[in-house]
Amino acid sequence: MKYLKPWWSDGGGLLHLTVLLSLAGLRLDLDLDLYLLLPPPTLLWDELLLAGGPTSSTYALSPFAASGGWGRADQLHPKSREPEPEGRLLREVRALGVPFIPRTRVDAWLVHSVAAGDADGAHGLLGATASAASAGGVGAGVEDSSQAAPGDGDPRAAASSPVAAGEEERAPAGPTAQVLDAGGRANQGSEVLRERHEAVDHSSQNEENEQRVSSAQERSQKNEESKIANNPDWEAEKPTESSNEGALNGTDTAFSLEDLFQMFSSQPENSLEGISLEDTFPGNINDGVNSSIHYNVNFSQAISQDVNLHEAMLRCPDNTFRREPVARTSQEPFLHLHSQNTNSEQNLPGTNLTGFFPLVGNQMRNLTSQDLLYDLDLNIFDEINLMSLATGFDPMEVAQLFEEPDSDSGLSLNSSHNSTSVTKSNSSHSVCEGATGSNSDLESLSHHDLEGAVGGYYAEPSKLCHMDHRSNSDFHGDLTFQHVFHNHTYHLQPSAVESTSTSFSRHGKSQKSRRYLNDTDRNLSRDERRAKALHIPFSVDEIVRMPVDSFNNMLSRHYLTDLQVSLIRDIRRRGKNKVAAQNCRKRKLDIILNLEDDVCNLQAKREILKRERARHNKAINTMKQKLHELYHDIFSMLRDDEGRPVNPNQYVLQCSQDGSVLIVPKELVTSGHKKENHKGKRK
DNA sequence: ACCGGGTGTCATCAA
DNA sequence: ACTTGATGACACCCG
Repeated sequence: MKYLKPWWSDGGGLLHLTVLLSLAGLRLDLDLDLYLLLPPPTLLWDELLLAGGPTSSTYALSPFAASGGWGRADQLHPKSREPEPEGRLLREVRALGVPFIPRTRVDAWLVHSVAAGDADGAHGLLGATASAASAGGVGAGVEDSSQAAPGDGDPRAAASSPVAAGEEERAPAGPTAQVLDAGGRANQGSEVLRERHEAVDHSSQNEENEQRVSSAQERSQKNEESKIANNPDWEAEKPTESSNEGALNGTDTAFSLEDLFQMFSSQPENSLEGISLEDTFPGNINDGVNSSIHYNVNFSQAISQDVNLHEAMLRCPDNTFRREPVARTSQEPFLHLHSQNTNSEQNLPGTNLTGFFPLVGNQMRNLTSQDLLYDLDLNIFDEINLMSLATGFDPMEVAQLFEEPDSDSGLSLNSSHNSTSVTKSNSSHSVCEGATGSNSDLESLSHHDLEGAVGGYYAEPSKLCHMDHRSNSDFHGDLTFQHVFHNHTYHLQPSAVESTSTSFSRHGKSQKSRRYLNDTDRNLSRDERRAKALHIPFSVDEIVRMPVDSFNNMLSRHYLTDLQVSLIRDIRRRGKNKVAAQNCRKRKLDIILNLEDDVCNLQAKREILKRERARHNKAINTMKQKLHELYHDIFSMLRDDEGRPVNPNQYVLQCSQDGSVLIVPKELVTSGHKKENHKGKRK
């Protein structure tokens, strides 16, 4: 077993840098990368994973510390570390042709340390390592999380939010479990490592990426069949994915660590803050983006990975966020990161630096977890974490987006539950956006920062869409994919925008929050912004309109966190319900209108009938009058046997069935009527 | 400040 | 058992 020895022991330069970062919070992105200026690391960081990992209930690195290697930061002392021969890492990396492995993990540790504000670097590194494995998208180590006991004295345990409180016990165990998982996989032998290296050796053998990745995926998948959801179409689609990723992560984005060392070695350590992108990378970075030279990875990639890992390790293995109070209160580095990213974009017009974030992520994960051998797609975790850190947005803040009480899934804006959490978050965000006092502001913060810090990150959604949309052939057949390349701005179709975003903007609460949103986010609905915050690679419109088969297929086909799946389902449910409500109201309105029309029609008909009845009554009265006159005329002409006129008051005219007319005394008629009525009653 | 309409959302039920 | 649609109820916002 090789013991991981802290690289900061080699002069303590990075430790110093860490302190600087934590105190000043300056230039997080650049500084983090500049650790490479320091003497080279002493151990390939993959060995941490391959070494088997810790098994004790304490933090995973404790066994290492007991063995004289790694330990918790409070157990470490630079003087106790023997410096490794310089260049060992360099040689190993060169031999393996692996870019970025140590870098990302060190960055992750560093970011975490800075963000957490504590000296517990061991946590950070472990978290980063675990996150790297977790970020691989497999999350196979999650099931082991319960076996790892929570760390002792973890300041992050003092979570304030309900979610964090609920997860705080598992939070420290998550990274440990991940490391254990990664270490356990290392038992499968050096082939795994070789596969990993092969799978990510984009820099020298880009043309073989697809085949290697596919083969590695197949081999690894055989080993992980029990852990990985085996999609029948997965392997068949992988080559396509790999091909796609190859375009992203291929030679263009790879550069050797040695090159970086050489680059940074020319920079004095005391001028770290003065290093600019232009200073760091010779030549035009813009050109480097599209070139195949080794220096074509810009700093934003590194930034993204720092962000990525930092956020990734803040996640519990069960894909829930845990709160890291210290991190929440020490986010200035993130703000600087934010500003620097923005500056980077400003300095490099036309170059979407953030658009390349995933590239390094792929490389890193490929090296840090064999799970990634068959998941070269950037994992959504990374995007979430990237967004969170890059924006100075704590994952808990992201989680708080999903704690809004006016949503069944906690996804709503509610200004009532934010008094404490927002205050904490405002400590950093207020710098950028001024004081914010509501949770809705928090949401706006996230998106504002997201837009500001991540900036162009969403401007090139295709680079961020690591999910295999093309594999979702079912949905392709069902829908016209206007957002097939995952426009993370989630602009709905004009009709949809009109029905959702516009209507949503009516809500003043969202209006308040939208005060802090830029033009892009201002037009997004709440679910759209949530989806954006969680980097869900589907538009809300897609999620809602997607047929159920395609929808389920999508969920099973992609590695999505529980949070993402929950959000996607909520979005789908809310979206459908919204449409249903609109239809219902329209239907109700139509019914009301129809009823009003019916009322009008019936009223008109009633008037007609009234007039007709009046006319008929008038005719009846006329007939009665005429009959009465006729009656008296007839009686006036009638005479009895004695020639006297017949009294009409004593006699009546009665028509028999044969047509003859009889003069009948009224007494007989009345008595006959009484008898008939009597018989009728008897019956 | 109040009111009515519009909208989103949730809970619930039924198909 | 799950999905979906329908709908009442509620909250919120806007004019």
